[in-house]
Amino acid sequence: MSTERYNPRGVEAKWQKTWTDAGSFLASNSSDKPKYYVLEMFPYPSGRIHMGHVRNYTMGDVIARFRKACGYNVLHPMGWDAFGMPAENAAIERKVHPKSWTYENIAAMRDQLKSMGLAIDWTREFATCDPEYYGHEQRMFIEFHKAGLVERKVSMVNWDPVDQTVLANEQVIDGRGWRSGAEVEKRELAQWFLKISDMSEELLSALDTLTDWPEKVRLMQRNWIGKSEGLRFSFVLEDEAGNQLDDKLTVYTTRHDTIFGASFCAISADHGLTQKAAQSSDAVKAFQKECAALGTSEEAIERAEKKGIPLGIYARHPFDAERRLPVYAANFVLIGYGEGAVFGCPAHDQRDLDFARKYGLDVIPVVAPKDADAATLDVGSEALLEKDTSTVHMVNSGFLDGMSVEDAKAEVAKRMADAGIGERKTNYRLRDWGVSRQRYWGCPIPFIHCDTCGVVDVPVADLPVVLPEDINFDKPGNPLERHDEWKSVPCPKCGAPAQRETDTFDTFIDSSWYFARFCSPHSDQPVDTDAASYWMPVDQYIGGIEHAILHLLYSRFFVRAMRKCGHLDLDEPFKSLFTQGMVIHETYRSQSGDWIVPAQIARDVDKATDTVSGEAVTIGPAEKMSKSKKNVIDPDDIIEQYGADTARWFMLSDTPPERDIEWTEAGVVGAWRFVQRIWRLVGQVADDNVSIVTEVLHKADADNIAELRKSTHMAIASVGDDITNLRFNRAIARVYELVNALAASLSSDDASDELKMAQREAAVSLVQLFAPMMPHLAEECWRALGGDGLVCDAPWPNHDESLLVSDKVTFVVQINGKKRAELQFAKGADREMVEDTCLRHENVVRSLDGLSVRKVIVVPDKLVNIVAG
RNA sequence: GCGGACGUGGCGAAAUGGUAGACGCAAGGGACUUAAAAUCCCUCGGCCGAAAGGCUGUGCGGGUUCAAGUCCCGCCGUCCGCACCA
Repeated sequence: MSTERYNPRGVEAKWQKTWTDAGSFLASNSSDKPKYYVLEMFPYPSGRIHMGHVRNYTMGDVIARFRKACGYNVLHPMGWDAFGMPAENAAIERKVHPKSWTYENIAAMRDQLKSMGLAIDWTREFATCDPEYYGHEQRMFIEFHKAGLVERKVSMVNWDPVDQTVLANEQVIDGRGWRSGAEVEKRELAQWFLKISDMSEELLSALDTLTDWPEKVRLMQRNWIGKSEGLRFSFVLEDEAGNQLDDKLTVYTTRHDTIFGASFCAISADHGLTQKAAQSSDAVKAFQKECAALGTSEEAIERAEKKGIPLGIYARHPFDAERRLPVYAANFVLIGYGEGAVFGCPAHDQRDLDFARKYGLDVIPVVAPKDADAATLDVGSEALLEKDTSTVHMVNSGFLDGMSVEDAKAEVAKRMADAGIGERKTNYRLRDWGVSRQRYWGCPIPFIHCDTCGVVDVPVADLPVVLPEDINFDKPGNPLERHDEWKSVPCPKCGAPAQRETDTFDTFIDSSWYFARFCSPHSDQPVDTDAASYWMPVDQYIGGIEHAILHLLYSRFFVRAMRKCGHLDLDEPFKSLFTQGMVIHETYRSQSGDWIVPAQIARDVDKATDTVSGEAVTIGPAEKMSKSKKNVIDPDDIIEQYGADTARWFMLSDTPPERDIEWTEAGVVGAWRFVQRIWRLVGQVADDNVSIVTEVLHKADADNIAELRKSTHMAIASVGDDITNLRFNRAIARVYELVNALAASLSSDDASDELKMAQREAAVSLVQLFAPMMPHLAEECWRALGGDGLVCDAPWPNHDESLLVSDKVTFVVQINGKKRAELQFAKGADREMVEDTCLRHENVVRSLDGLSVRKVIVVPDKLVNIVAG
């Protein structure tokens, strides 16, 4: 074997082909081995992979290769989240068809991913825009509809009048469309909804079973579902003159204990009673308009002043005939939550207090510290919010006086229930999932609108409803709506001329079940139930935190819906979830303030220069790689220059996987040097021919061998453990240690054959340990060392526990907790002897001068602490 | 405002309550070389000391413990999520 530098070019492609030809990573749907399903969130085919992909897929790949070595039947698939707006934008801007744009991007990105050397079963690949895939999606949606999980209802949407489309809330910036800049209108549209809110409780409570998810993500989902337990009750209304009205006002509250502190009622500007009042009041009408303008804007405006307008009606206090509460339409009451109406208790709610101060309404404290005098309580500009309810009780509250908050709630709930005006009610913030999009590049919603039969689902035999390809984007809006030939179909029920639904699905639907499809990607059913019950759930799911709520929640809902329709027998899709950090990079700006790409920068220790202009540039902090700041490194360039192994190694080194990793040139070069170092060491070992003759070992060799074996087996023990727990940075540190140990061992001259054998064993283990991270280099080394077959097929090495323990242990000797000496003893040494020896150690004697020993703590085989004073 | 996470050398970071800084990067010194690259060796939290060794040190202030980066209480700071949810 030559001692040339390792050149990944050619070598990496060679091994990739070898793996493909050997079918090394094909997953079998039946096996005696235990199964392991590792999945990284599949990419959107934007055209090129970015460093975030490299990090994500490297992590998954390490797990896949490691689990395979550990004897698992591993499923590690790849696909494409291929529907979505960018394809349409490309069509509009560059006159390319969304379909060809998407599939060309997929082809390019597939090549890029393959150049990373990923252990993926490519035979399972699919794109969500494949009619075969989305046809199953259509079929399931029809089934969901029949199972009562789907609803068509009219709802308010953000409508962009220029682009002729619905916008998500995130796409509305300061009341304007993010793309067109046009003022967004509120519009009522009939849309399809998945009734995810029906599953609020289950989706919430099952979070407790997801113990292998980050607590942060579970918390975010909990907050998103937003359970609150309270009371819903109705007020009797009257007019100015005290005449009882027909209407009642129903409100929702979690603080019914404070009912005696109520001084007004506030209802949403969109509430039915506001609408009614608006019919006879221009002022109310104007107020409604004002609120509508605020509705979609930024948080700054949303935090605007509390405002309201009296409606001239009054709510009778349920427990005090003497009191009536003025009813206001108010800008801070949401129509979409609870009843869209509340009673205001200014003393104990900051919003209500702001409102009351503005309009001169009563502020009545009703919850007070037990030792306070109720008569002298005064509320300033801050509402009283007691966190510790054990120190307070009810005051100014009639029959509730003196009760605890909890007892008061119970009493109020009971009295209201008895009076038939209220009941306990649990509310959730989680809304139903609106899935209609007025878009072309998405899965057509499989329904037909017939004038006589209404909404009719497309017969299963006619699925998939395939997107027509002869469309154009000359005009704004959804091209499907203008495609009369495609739109016009006979009604499946009555045969009369009818129209297809032209909306397509939210792309979050596509990604809500792809993981199940991977189990049987060619099945004529959405999923093959046997295959799915074999592989699911995903054992390890890896992706960005940005999907903590929507994608993961929708997927959790979807598997439940699929279970209801008999496709899956599964509670949760993802057993263990890992959210990886971002890849960040410094930013560079020229003197004139323009962003400059890193490729164009010469970086010194403390300064950076633009290699094109020769100017010094300003170095900005490391931020997420983004096109706008141009701080992007192209994975292709890195792989071309250093090879995939170097890029992979860098991605895993140093920084824990959940944190943001800073990409630096120095770091990549360091990884590159390490690749070369391994290659040199392995070359050295491979070149050392071991003769058959056995020599007598000299002492130095014996120690060397013992040291090396210990290092090897310690590395084997910890690397596997670290990878299992996704502590890649620690696994890598352990590999470094082993390399250092091997290098130290190789530096001795005239090694005996035994030593050479030990070095060879160490090198072989080393190669196996880093093989999941740097698979190409590992194969090349494996072959150089004469290993059997492919290292990717080799079983993970076992460590020999007996080599890890030595018969001597080093004790730390402390005096009052401060280290004073180190002493070696035989393992399991007698306590008294240890204590005695320590007390006679010269450092200890010196430090104890003038002190008397009070106590000696001995931690066996570890530490002695002498307490003296 | 509510909720959560985090705070350790010049930097990325390690550390089942038991030797703080493993491992890597950067830096400095040296060897090899005509030279450079590559490689190898040494130093590397701060202060004192020739050394042995000592003092000090994990955001700040307290506490528990024989022993605290780690556990508890209170601050300060940074980051993230939600944000009029009644």
